[in-house]
Amino acid sequence: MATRNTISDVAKAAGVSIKTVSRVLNKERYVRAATRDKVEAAMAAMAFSPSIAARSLAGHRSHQIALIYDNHSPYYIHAIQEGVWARCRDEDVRMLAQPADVASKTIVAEVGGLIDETRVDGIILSSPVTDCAPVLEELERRGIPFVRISPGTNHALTSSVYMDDAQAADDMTTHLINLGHRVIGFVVGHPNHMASEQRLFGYRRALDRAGIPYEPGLVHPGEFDFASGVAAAHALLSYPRRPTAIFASNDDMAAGVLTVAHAKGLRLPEDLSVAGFDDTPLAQLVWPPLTTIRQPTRDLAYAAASLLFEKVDGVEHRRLQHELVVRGSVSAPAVMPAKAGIS
Amino acid sequence: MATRNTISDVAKAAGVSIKTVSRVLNKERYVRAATRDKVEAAMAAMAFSPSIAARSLAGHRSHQIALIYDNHSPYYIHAIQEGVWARCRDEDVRMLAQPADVASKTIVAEVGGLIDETRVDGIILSSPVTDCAPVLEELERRGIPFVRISPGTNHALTSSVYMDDAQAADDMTTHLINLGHRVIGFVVGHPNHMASEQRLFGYRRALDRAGIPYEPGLVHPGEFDFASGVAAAHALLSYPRRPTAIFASNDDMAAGVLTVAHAKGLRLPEDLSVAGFDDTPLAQLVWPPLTTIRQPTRDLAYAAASLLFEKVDGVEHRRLQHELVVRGSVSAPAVMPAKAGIS
DNA sequence: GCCGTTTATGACAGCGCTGTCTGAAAAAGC
DNA sequence: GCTTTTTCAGACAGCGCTGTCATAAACGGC
Repeated sequence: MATRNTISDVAKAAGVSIKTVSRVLNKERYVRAATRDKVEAAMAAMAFSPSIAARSLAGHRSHQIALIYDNHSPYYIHAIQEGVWARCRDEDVRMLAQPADVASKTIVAEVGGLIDETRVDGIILSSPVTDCAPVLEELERRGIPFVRISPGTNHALTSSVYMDDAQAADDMTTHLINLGHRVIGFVVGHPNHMASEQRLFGYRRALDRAGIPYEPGLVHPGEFDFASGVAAAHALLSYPRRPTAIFASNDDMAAGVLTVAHAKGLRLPEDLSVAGFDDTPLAQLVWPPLTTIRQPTRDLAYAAASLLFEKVDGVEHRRLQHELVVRGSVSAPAVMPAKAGIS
Repeated sequence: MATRNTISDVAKAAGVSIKTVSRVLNKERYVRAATRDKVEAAMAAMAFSPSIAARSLAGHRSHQIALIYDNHSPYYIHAIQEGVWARCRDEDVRMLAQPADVASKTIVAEVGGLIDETRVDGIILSSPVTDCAPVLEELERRGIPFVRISPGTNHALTSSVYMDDAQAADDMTTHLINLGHRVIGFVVGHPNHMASEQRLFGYRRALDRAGIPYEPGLVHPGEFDFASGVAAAHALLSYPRRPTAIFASNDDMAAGVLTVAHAKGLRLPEDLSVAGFDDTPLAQLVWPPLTTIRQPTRDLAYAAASLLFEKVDGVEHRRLQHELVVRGSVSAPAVMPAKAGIS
């Protein structure tokens, strides 16, 4: 096994000092173009990659950032990881993917340990860690830069990227109302996630505007997973005023609703329209394919990483656009209820 | 911002030399129990975490391993990450999740760069990177320990964990035959993955044993994704000898088959049985829920990490057990074809 | 042509640990 | 009791880089 190349090997090959190689590596000023070329050729010739360990030990930067998440949707995490990863790659920075458990009492210690061990230059928080107060306090106490993806609180304190969950839920609800639905069930998301509240708010706002009274019996709690979608569907479909449409706060729960509807022998979407939220790949893997809200997850993650790299100081919030995606799971109700429009 | 604690702060607090703290940190011999306790108390009191950078620069270990993957199934990657992560956590080692593209010409350079930059202690390869010859050669050339998850080739050269894909496919095919199916479609997996071949082999072996002639028209290529399942289903369902069952090499493609069947108005599973492979969460999110093969993905990943940590030297192969999971997407064919059993 | 400024390069310390070596104290052997 | 072995602890170099400082060359202005 050949011994690894170091910066001094490069320096020797290029006939310069190690400091000059270091300058080229870090794109510092004051290196003549000819010198830079020589050094770069030498580095390329020996396939040199500088040791992250040495760089972060010696300098103020570690060339690594961490992505912290606690989300049980593989699709969501995957999209987030990919977005952050793509941006890090542009920047020649490594991404440390760090699962966490917001319910755990050791989460602050774990995040602190991560920072101490790795000296990461910055951190990206994805929901619901975005709203884990102890973690936020710890990060602020340490003064480490961080950006939050789709936070629910404290918008003013730190940078974030987000979409308008309330408006998106409003859009979908309005879409259902416009098709003629008047009895619309709603499955709320996980109480940990602030987005859940926002989406419920949007649902209510749309009903209000249309003059449809809010009916608590049509709203059922959920936890963003398939099983809670199943449970909610059972409850909603046996409610006296049976809904003609059910709007679930995410696609997994919508898939649960679909399954219950199939099991009950309902025709879809004639007997029951089902709407989802997120537009994960799952939305197109179920039958009928879900009418849902496209959440630009990957782009949010990419933008979050961008904010982390670009930000010199100051706080910035970047909002990305959602989109209502019409597929087969929603249609006009088969029978327009006679009492439509009653307020 | 308080300046970070170092090993010398701990040493001062505990009244020992930094080397003794280092010994405690690395669980070396020759530290008296009383001394160890003192040091550990001091570390706990100041929430000390040693710098990975300094440790890997000074020592022979980096306390980090890398997981390299190129797999477009979020569920699979998620399970793999979780398994490796869980084992790393036990060992106090960080996991670097590293996406890669086996089709890219730069993959060797990227893997090499990763190793040079991070000095990882070992590497875990997940399919299909497990069978990317240039990467394997590079790793062997560098003499870095690595373990492969579900490799398709060279079982003898390096450690690996795997399941018996051929036997699993055989089991499922036999299950279908036992229910009375004689015309069984098969959707092959992505040609990059050696498992695809294995699964096809198992399908053929089961047919052979049952005396059912192999019919190339009943086998359709796929790429492990939903779209290719859709395409395959269209082809297979318009084949003159229309299959009463379709066995897809993974759940995503099975979901594609399901969608086509729904769209054609087929009753499921009476008119068409559909079997999947992997038992990803998706299997339970579709309708009808998929009869599939449970692949112990997370456990495979956990075992792979274990092999990496335990292995002093020598090669070990660990096989984990699959399981046929019966759900609603498979039943006996509605009408037993008259020509059943013809060979 | 002299001085001040900008540009370009190098020498060297030191980041926070681990490896090696050395020495002292405790345990064991006779 | 004294030597030999084992156990325990510290001094110190150095891992591969970056930061700081020093220095030299090139450039401009008059």
